[in-house]
Amino acid sequence: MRNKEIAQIFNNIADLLEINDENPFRIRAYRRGAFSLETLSCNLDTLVKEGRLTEITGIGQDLSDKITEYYISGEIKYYKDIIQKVPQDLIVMMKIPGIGPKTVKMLYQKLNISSIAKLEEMAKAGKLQSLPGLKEKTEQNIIKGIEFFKKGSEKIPIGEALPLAEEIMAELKKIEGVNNISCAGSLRRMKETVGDIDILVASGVPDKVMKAFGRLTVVKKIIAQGPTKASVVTKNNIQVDLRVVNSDFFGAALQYFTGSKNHNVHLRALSQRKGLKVNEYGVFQEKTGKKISGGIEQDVYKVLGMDWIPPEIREDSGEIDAAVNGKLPNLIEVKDIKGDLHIHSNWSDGVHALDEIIDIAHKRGYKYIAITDHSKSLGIAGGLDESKVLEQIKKIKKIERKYKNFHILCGIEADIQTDGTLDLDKKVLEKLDIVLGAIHVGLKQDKEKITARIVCAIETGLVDIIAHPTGRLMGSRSGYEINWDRLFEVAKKYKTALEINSHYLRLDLTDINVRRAKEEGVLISINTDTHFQDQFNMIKYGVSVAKRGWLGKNDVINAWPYHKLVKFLKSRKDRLAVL
DNA sequence: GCCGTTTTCGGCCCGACTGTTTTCAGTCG
Repeated sequence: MRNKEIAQIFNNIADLLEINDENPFRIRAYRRGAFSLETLSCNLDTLVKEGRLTEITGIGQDLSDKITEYYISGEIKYYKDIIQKVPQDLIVMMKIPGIGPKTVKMLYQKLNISSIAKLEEMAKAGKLQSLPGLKEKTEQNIIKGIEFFKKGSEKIPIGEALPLAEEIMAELKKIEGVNNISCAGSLRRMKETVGDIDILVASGVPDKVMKAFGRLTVVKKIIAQGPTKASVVTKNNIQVDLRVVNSDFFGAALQYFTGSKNHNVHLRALSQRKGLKVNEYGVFQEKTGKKISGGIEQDVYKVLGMDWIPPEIREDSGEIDAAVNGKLPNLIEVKDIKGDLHIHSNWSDGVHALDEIIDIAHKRGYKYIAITDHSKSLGIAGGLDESKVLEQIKKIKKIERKYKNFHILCGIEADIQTDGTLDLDKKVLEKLDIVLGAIHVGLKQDKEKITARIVCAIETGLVDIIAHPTGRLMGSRSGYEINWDRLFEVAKKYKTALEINSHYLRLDLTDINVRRAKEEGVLISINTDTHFQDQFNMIKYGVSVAKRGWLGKNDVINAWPYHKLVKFLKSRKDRLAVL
């Protein structure tokens, strides 16, 4: 977690330098460094020890020294020095929409405002208008900005944003003269949460689209509206940005608005070196101004001399180099998922009866599934004891006979108890085709205890998959901390897969840990943890996390054909017998 | 502060909208 702490400090330094009106490129260097640390896919400790920090993109000698200093002394002197000159609280003020470094500096220097509370008080008293270039309108906007900030600048989960975006796009599509439409931004990149919804439309009649957009029934308020760009807030307080462009540069605009910002900056720097200029209107030759691409996104990447990059990995974390060298991974898709290995029936806390949920899964076109109800210690969920498990196995085998070319694995989501043992008898667990291990109680144990618990469970050799490895629930609990190096090491050794739980509030593992897991040689399973039939649809969110973690279909055990999966599960058990 | 198939120095992505201006700075993405 140290890399997160240091990234935070670098970001703070960048904010403070911005307030001080320092060299913008120096500021960017700190932000780039912070970003690299946040998304680091290998162990920072090792790099520090081996003096290899400068191998990280965006970390040069200076930032490397500062990281090392933090490791040795627990602080960075340079940072300590600047926060003495500029109050750290000013950083928070910059989080208010509409307020940037210049305004913060002016507010502090002219009116000695250094907190949001003071700013609100002064704005409401109309005292900001004494400042140059600041009149009533801006003052009102600051008050609104503070309200917005207080309400929570919290991010919207992808599972709420995507359906809303799809609903809005369906409405806009009906307008005559709309030739093309797509979401963009972090939503198109399928980040686990998004700050707003970006929608891009290709049309020759932008004014018509703009008007229709403002009149949508979901719209509560229009924040800004120009001829080609508008922002609204929906009734459930989600900001939606719309941009209307001409069809002949829809591809370039889509590329541009999909981001990420860092991806675009890198892409443009690269194109500059080729004598090309990229903007949302197309790709142009620098010298002649001649347009050489723009209508189709694939072509934008092509004329820049690289493969098209899937939106999910456009984070400037190695994808541009890979695309230039033809080394992009062949990312997994929803259609590659051959079966769901985490499903509940009404034998525990699922809604549907066994035959019913099995039939629903079969109709989705899966080749196999696993029924994994809760185990006995989870009384609240009606967990199964040993005799119930044996009874369920018989029942499932009987149902399975009804199907051709469709297999049902008998499984369990066994509780990993606070001492690390599983809550069902070993002999019964061995009878099952697949065992998921999961933590549902004792979530507040410290990092070492939790890690030891999971390691202990894996070392029984009985656990095929660790379900929702960190237990987080977005918006309600952050999940327990884990020593990832240790978990990856043991998971690799015992060939235990880690789950990407596809529920949009879980998405556990996260994209960054997925990528690390792959690099450490750990297998992944993408499941929905379905308790109700609609939840099968959440598989797309889990697959998106996998894509963001650079996984291909070989990395995911439930993207394997049935015979390969069964062979794998059996080989795990055979290996156990030898151990 | 970082970085190099133009460079170890001199560059570093680019445009729309707002509010205040009367030509533009600040903010945002």
